[in-house]
Amino acid sequence: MRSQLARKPENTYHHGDLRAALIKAALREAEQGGAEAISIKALAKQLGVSQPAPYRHFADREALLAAVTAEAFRQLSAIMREAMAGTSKQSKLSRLAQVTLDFGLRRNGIYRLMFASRTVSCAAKGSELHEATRETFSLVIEALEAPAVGYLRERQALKIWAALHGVVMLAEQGLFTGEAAHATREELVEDFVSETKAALAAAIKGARRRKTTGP
Amino acid sequence: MRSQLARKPENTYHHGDLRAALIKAALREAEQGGAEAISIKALAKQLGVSQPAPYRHFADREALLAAVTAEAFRQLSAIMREAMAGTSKQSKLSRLAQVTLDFGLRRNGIYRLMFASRTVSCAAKGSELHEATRETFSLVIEALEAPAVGYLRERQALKIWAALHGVVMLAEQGLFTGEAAHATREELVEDFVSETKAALAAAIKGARRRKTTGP
DNA sequence: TCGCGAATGTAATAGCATATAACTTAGAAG
DNA sequence: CTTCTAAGTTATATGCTATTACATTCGCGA
Repeated sequence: MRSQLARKPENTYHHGDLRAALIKAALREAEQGGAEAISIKALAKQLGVSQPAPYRHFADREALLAAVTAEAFRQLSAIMREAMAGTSKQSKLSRLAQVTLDFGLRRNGIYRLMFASRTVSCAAKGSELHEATRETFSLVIEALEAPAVGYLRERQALKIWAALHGVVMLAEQGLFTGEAAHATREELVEDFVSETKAALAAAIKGARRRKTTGP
Repeated sequence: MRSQLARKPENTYHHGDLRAALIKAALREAEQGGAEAISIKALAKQLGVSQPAPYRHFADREALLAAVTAEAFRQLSAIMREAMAGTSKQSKLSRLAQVTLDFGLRRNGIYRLMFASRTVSCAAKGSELHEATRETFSLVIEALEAPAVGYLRERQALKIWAALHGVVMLAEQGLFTGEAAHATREELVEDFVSETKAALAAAIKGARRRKTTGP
């Protein structure tokens, strides 16, 4: 099978890999305008196929959005993994946080697609999208570089994950341009990172003490 | 002018207050399905007017969404104000945070409308929507119950505001039902509230010291 | 290698939503 | 009472989703 990701060559009947091409093109469209910018009809035209062709690969628009969102999560995961693998003075968590912020701001529309829609929350357990989001979250846990002590790790991961979301969303909404412009997005993220580390250290120490001295 | 917020009475030509009725009805639609659930045509039908009638009051769909979003922010502001006015053992900030979380979860679709779309970030300075969002944010600052020392207050307000967003969004996406279910949304919010208070107290103390002893 | 079934693409079409244009009604202001 | 204007109506153009029925190609087994 020819791995053709651009337009269908003229004078051919089959595209080659329309499914992948649709996801790629949709991702590019969403880059600017978010989910609303994704139009089945427009994508088909871009790729040189008829309007109904995409429906051979996706049941409906929602299904396409789910696939695109899953791909976006995988890309974010890849970026996180790369950031954590690199060597720098900063901690893994700090690097993960900063690249996430960067992703959320640079790839604005994609980020909104990932979190703003209801697509994610409707993803069935075991679905491609569900797995992709779990993978991303597990990287956050990994970035904490903390031992598994009860659910302390997961709790702190949730907190930093939530905080990151919030900073990205506020930044996108221009809330950093008003009276609060003196705090940069990066500073806020570093604040959250520091607080997370402190809370994690304290919680683990507390848990160890309880374990050794009894409840 | 008759303040008529429901259907247009039959055998009349004018509705009475179609603009307000549209916003109210749109808000109700968005309650479940978010912005996508708002259809000009459907609203017109509900209110007993012709499809193009709404365009006398809103230039296009985006304009209606902006007005609806502004109204939603005003409602959130009202709820926050009420929560802060009440008397309870908890701090103002804690109460504000909890009602915000509650609003975000109970009025799911509205919340997504408020933050997930690009409507807010595109709001011109001075517009109804812009003013409504600034008002809400100023209540967050007020809830800190801290003196204005440089931009410390604004910075902490941004942080707790961002964190709240994050918790609501993750909760909506069902990220609290997996391995992290042992941390409730409310607990996480209280964590953030505590950390905010601590950071604020420390920062203000630090700023005072610098002021009295010189730089 | 032939042929057949499954996968993939096309043409035609139904249905719904946004938005505009041209016309009508009623309320208010002089 | 007339006239101007805000508000509503009918008709229509355009664009998107989605389905149905039909056409083409790929690949696999005989």
